Amino acid sequence: MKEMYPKKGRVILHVDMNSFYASVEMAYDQELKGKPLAIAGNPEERRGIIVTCSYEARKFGVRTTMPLWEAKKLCPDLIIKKPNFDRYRSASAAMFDLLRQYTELVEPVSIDEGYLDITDCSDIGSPMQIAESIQKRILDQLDLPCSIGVAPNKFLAKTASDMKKPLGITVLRKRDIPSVLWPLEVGQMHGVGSKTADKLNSIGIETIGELAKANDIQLKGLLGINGIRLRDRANGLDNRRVDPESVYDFKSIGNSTTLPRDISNQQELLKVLDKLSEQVAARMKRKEAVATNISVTIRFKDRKTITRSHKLENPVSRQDDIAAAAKTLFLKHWNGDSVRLLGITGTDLLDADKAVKQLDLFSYEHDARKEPLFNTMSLLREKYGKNIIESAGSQVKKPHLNENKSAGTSFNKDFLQERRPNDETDKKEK
DNA sequence: TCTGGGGTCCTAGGACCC
DNA sequence: TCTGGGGTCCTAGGACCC
Repeated sequence: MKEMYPKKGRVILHVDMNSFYASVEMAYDQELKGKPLAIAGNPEERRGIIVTCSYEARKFGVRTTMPLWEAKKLCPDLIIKKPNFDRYRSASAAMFDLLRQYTELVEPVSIDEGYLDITDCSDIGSPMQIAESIQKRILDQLDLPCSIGVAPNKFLAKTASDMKKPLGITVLRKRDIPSVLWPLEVGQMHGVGSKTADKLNSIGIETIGELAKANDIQLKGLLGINGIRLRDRANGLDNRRVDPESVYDFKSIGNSTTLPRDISNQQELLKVLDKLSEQVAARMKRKEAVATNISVTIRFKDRKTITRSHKLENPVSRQDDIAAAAKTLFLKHWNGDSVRLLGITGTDLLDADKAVKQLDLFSYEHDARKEPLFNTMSLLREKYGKNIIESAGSQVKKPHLNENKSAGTSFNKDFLQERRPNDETDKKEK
């Protein structure tokens, strides 16, 4: 039966941290504030690309993924910091804890951004007041800047948060779509990368407005069902809900590494696979997951990349099992050419307790943190000599820091991807 | 001196089954 | 002188995002 009344409009916020890693480093070290700062890996190990940079660095043209030497050429005074992922993860956890003081309907989408559904939060204040409060408290309590989009759905909220940086708040209503969204180039749209933009341009679609009015059949022929979805989004249609649980539905766990130099020696490469399987095994253990599919990624000297996967009869999670599967795959498909990067990923994940065949009393790993968390209270006491949290907080829940303990140095969702307690459902069935 | 590492989702072909 | 029409599983690869 059709609903007789239109569904109540939703109010969705998208909170997007501004140059997150660089901002966290600045929160730790005030000396860095106002200076061109970049987070980058080690060029000696061929990991020397810009991961994030401060707005001061951007003024010089420094951009994410730019090789370090190029960034230095543009900005000779650029300050370089190695990434400190533990630090970013705990800052992230503190940030999401703060968001959850407004509503439980918080969906993290990556380490530095998330959605909130504040439709039923009118008792707290207007959407704009809530956005302002969030932005101010993240700045005051964590010393981190963010931009916020306010809109009736995820797509528009995401688009809006992108419009004013840093420290912007942008409202994007349905009625603003023709004047604000449609004049933008299609390539600007979330979900449209360079390939898709080229394809759309090839049929004369240059702006989001043109995409919004494009022909169904033509779009489907060009882009498949994604074409239809993009056209809907261009019209401001998006009914994906804010799902706080989605963070637990991880589908793969993988680690990869660019080798310090190209390697063609088999023994050396197998050693790398040992190391990678150790990392994957450790993360699978923490997340209490097992994999029934193992895949290996090989990037050759010329950057040509292949992935080869194998479905397993029995799920694996131990290092030696993962390594064995990975090595078999590798040896079967490697043509002997020089290798630039190797990766191992476990997919088709199951809950460990569902898959386990025998009780392993020693499987629980207690992994203590190696360095202090991004602790808002101690940080601010240090800085201001007073307790900002208590003075600012009238909310029930105190920000509590995630107990996440990964010592890994990966950019991923580990900061929240703990296994959901009491989860009865098999991930595969979800 | 080019181009990291973590992911998700989608497509497409072949095998296999009913 | 004949080969339909689903469906699922597996594998490989592409596009995109942060």
